[in-house]
Order: sequence, then structure tokens, then C-alpha cells
Amino acid sequence: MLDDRKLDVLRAIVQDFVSTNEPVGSKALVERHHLGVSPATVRNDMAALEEEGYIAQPHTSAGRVPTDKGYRLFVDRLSTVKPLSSAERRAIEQFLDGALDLDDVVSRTVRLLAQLTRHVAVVQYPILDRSSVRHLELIKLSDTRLMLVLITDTGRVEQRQVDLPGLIDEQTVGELRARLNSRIAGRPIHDVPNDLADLAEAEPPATRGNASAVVAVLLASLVDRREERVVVGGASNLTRLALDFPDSVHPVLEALEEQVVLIRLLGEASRPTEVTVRIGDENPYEGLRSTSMVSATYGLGSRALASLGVLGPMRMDYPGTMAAVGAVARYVGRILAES
Amino acid sequence: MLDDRKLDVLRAIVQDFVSTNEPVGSKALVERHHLGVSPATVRNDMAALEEEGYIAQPHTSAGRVPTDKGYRLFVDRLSTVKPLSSAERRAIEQFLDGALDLDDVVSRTVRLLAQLTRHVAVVQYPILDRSSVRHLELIKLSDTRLMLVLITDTGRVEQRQVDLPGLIDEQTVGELRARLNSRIAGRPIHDVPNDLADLAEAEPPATRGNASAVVAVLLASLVDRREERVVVGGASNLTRLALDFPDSVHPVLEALEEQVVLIRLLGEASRPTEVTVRIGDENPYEGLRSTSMVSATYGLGSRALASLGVLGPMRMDYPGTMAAVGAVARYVGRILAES
DNA sequence: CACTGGCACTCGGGCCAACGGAGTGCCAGA
DNA sequence: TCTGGCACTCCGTTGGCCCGAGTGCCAGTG
Repeated sequence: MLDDRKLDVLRAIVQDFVSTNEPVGSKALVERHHLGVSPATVRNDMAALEEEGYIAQPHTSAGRVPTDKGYRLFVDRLSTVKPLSSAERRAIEQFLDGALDLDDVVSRTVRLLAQLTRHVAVVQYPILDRSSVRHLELIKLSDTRLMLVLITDTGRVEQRQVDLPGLIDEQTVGELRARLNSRIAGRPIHDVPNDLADLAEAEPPATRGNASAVVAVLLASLVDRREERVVVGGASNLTRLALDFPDSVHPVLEALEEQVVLIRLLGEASRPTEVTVRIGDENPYEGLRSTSMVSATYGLGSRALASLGVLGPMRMDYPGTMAAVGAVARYVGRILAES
Repeated sequence: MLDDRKLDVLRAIVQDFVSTNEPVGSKALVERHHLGVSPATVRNDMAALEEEGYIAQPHTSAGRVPTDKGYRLFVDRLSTVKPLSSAERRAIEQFLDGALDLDDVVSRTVRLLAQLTRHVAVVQYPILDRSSVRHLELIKLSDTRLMLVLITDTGRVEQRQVDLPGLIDEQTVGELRARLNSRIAGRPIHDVPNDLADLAEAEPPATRGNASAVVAVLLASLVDRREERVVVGGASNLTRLALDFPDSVHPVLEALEEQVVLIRLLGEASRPTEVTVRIGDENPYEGLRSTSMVSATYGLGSRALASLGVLGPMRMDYPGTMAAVGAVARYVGRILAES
């Protein structure tokens, strides 16, 4: 049904439309690509492609435009990975090396992605559940108040204040800190609730109340974790290509402010460093029906930590964007492994 | 030169234009406001106001539109503070109470401001230089590596890794931590460099190298502080009012991504809780020439910590926006004082 | 059987002229 | 000092027109 030449035609249509943003006609097509056949023949192929739903006409007697399904076929079967230029590789390294801490890694990554792809960048912080405890610190603020600082192996820092039911002195704080750390340091966050389940009971009665207050706050901080933060950057790239959004960029900007939506989008990505593309319709969220998202998971080795990606118009340079997103994800993983 | 009635006319023009976004003519003006004079008289006043540069005509035979100078006069002399509705007061309290930590306070504040004013919200983290040290924590990661965690009285947490020139053991870390804290705990960040100037020298020779490495990283973290972070939210409010930006919203979105620009804008605000308005032209940054910023400083008591505000079209409800920004700034100060 | 050239048809966008309406400036009169 | 009247200006909209790009179809050809 779809012979090789028809696929060539589809590929050509996608490429031309991506670069010109204008419906492409049969004549222009044979001129710009050496297809070796006449416009009339291309027209027949186009009719077939339209029949199958890969392309569409904005109106009778206009050129053709790829549909969501057409882009999907292009991404799956018609495009080859475009290797990054050495300038791009260098940009990635320069940008990410020298990051001071996790916040810095994330904010640099967002800027880098936005600049590299010229689309809106979205980067998720490492998911708490997939990290391990590096250290738990207790700091005495007053006789009945502690600050609790949890540091993970990915560099994430969570802090909470604890109001204690009773008085506490510096030495007891030190002992409690030591006992807590001996139980959970190095352990996956996921296992911490179990690890601490019986801690309070094992505690001497005098300090039991305080200990369980600390544990309660700690466990709560692991659960409510504010739905895993994401950071967005490069939103001005949306207005640069405003024409690509028929209903204006407003709904897209709105969606970008819904952390929950973004997290869901990113969350459905696949295995580490593998690049996922979600095109138009495939998007679960209403306001993003005319956008595509290219995302990848980053992690330490084979352990997926979280995802990052870019959001842009459906009319985007998929091979280039996929290459950039993949490369950045790999590099971020490497940076985090070092620290 | 500008008698009371002319000022009334200007006020009416600003109010009408803000609510309708259309050049306002003499006839419509006398209909909607009881000025007690005829359109012809108003026309004479308008001619005078135009002469003085407070209003302008988009083209001959169109109504009048306020100029930057006109808005300025309105804000300075013609508007009265609009008290917040009790619903708004309640919203502020509900939104900000229950914040878990500083990050949470800031991100809630951004969302709150954006929702309340329906403009783009900008919130700056407490400026490091104006905070004090609550506690400095040293955590041993390996025999030659420490993590340094600085906690300020505003709840800000800075962390850095320190590579040591020599080995270190747990006990020495503890001693160093104690000595550092005894010097700087409770001290203004501003004074820390002085406080620590001679610490390394006072240290026993065996640990001197390690101590000065720690101090070096600490001092560096106070300086490079990534130019004081700001957080932006509610960008979709820009596209809602896209008509108000003649050259499209693109330059505005670009400006919003330049942290440096935002910090400069916020930085020039005045005394704590006092509301500052910067209108159009008065704006130092090119891309923001058609916007106004309403900002206020928040702080602990009389100590200014940093600023927050909103950015919107020049055609905005100044009294309402100023009231909201001021109220939020006061409330944020109160929240921070409690924690 | 697949491809090609030719042809009639369609439709959107650009251009232009005409029109109506809102608003102005000015002037003479109260 | 204010008012009513009047002539004028100019914007935005509407409608008609034409042009060009592109299509679908068909008959002819290797």
C-alpha cells in the first residue's frame, strides 16, 4: 500500500513543511528533492497518503501538511538520528561542568536545553523515591525545636522544622542523629519508612516522644514531597513560533504552569537515556494538542532518576531535537554520578 | 494650569481606558462619569491635557489614551488605595500558612501573587547579604571530602562540597564545626568574611590546610551566590492580554528569563512594605518599555530582605494591584519572622 | 501498468474603492 | 467660561475583483 516512493514523498513533505511552515505542493516538491518523477505522479502519491491519513490539505487547492499520524510515521521510520555538531557537544560540556550543586545543575540544564533546541525546556528534579539517603542532619534551634536536613545521594536537600513535645539537649540530639544515620545512611529512600518503623520503640522512654516526633516529620517529608518539582525555561521560544499555534500560545503557557501536568508528561517516558516523542493528539492534556514533547530519562547508570525534555510545535526538527535531548540526558546523568 | 476638573478628566480617562482598552472620547466620558459639563468642554480640557503630555491620540480623530506620564500622575496623585476584599485577605492567609520551608514560601507566594493580580509575578529569595547565619553544618562524605551546609535565619540553605588537601577524621570535623559556629552563628552574613579572616591561622598546624579549604569554599559560596535567585510565575497572564503589547509579548517573555534584569528591576525598590511603581518608559530595560512593574520590599520587621512584585501591561488596575502587592509583601514578612 | 502532460476548476489572499461612524477642532453665542 | 453646532478627518469594515498556486482527472505513451 505504501511503497518506498510514497514514503519518500512523505519524508520530503515533512522536511519541507518543517523548514518553510507552508503547505507543500507537488511542483515545489519535485523541484527541491530529486524524486525522479513528475508532479502528476507525486500528486497521485499524495492522494494515497491523504487517503491513509498521513497528510491533509488546509483547504481544497492548497498544498499538503503532515498530520499527527504523518509525523509519527516520520519519527518512527523515516528519520535518521542526526549526530550533534562538535560545537553542540562542546556547549553541553561547558555549560554543565562547574555546576555547584543540584539546583545549579538543574537550572543550567534548563537553560542549555532551551538554547540548544530553541524550544521550551522542562527538567525534573531527581525523584526522591529513587534516591538514597546520604546523610540526615539534626540541628538544635532551641530547647524544643530541631531542624532536620536530609541530603540524598543525588544532592537533593530537604529541610523541615520539628517541634518537639519535650525538652532536648545537645548531647541527646547527637545520639539521636547517630542512631538515625546508622539505620538509614546509604539506604534507598523507598525503604526508609520500614527502616525506621521500630526506632521510637527501641528508644529509652525519656527520649521516646522526641524521637518519634522527628521520625514523623521525616516520614511526612518523604511523602508530601510537593509532587516532585520541575523547572521550566525558554518560554519565550513559544512566542517566537507563535504562528505554529492556531489557538495562540495561551493554553500552552497555561499548561506549562501546571506542574502536575508536566510531571505526568515527563513521567511516562521510558528507559534511561531512551528518547520518547509524544506528538500532538497523543498528548493527554487538552492545551497541548498542537505541541510535541521530546523527553528522555536521566539517571545514575541504569537507575532512572527523573526525566527532562522539551516542548515545541508539532512542526519541529525531530531528529535534531531528539539528538540534543538524548545527549543532555546522558550528560546530566554523568554529572550527577560524579558528585 | 491643571485645575481640578482637568485632573478629574484625566482620572476618568485612565479608569475608562483601563477597563475598556479603547481610546476614550469626550462623549463617552460625560456619559459614564457625572462631570457636570458638556462634551465640548471636556474636549477643551483634553486638548490642554494633551498639550501637557498626559494623554495622546493614536491618530487624528480617535479618542485619547493615557501616556506614561499620564499614568504616573494618576498613580501619584489621582488614585486612592483600594482596600483588599475580605475574600482576598483570606486567600492570602490560606495560601501562605502551612508553607513547609523557604522554597515553599517562595513558590506559594508566586502563585498567590499571580492569581490575585492576574499578572506575572516575580519573587526574589531573601538576599544572602541581608540574612544572618543560623547554623553551619559540616558533613563528612569521605576522608578528603566534606559537605558544607549553611542555614540562614530566613530559612535559606546553601550547600557546597569541599575537597580537602589532607585527610580528616570525624572528631576533627566536629571540632572545626564547633569553632566555626561559635564564631559565626547568629552573625550577619555580611560580617562573616571578617569574622573568619584569622580562623585558619589560629588553627593548629595539622589541620590548618583543611580548615582554610573549608573557609575558602564558604566565603566563595557567599560571594558567587548566583546573583540572588528570583522565581517567576503566571506568565500565561501575558498572553491573556496580548493586545496590550504592541510588539507582541515576545520581548517581555525574553526579559522575564533574564534573571539579571529582573533582579535589577526589583532591586531598585524602596523601603520595606512600601510599594513602588515603575511605568513604561521609566523602565531601564528595552523589552519592558510597554509594561509596568509594581513591587514591594519584604522583610523581618524593619530589615529589608528582598523584593517581590508583578509585571503587567501599562494599562493595569494600579490601585488594586498596589494593594495586593503590598499586602502580600507584609504577609510574607510575617511568615518568615515566625519560622 | 505506471507514468506523464494537459486542462479545467477551486479557493485563499491581496488589492482597491466605498462607506459609515466616532471623534475632533473651531467658532459664534449665551 | 461654557455650550451647541458644524465641517472635517481618518480608521476599520465590507464587498468585489483578480491572480496564482495547487488540485483532480483524463487521455495518451513507453
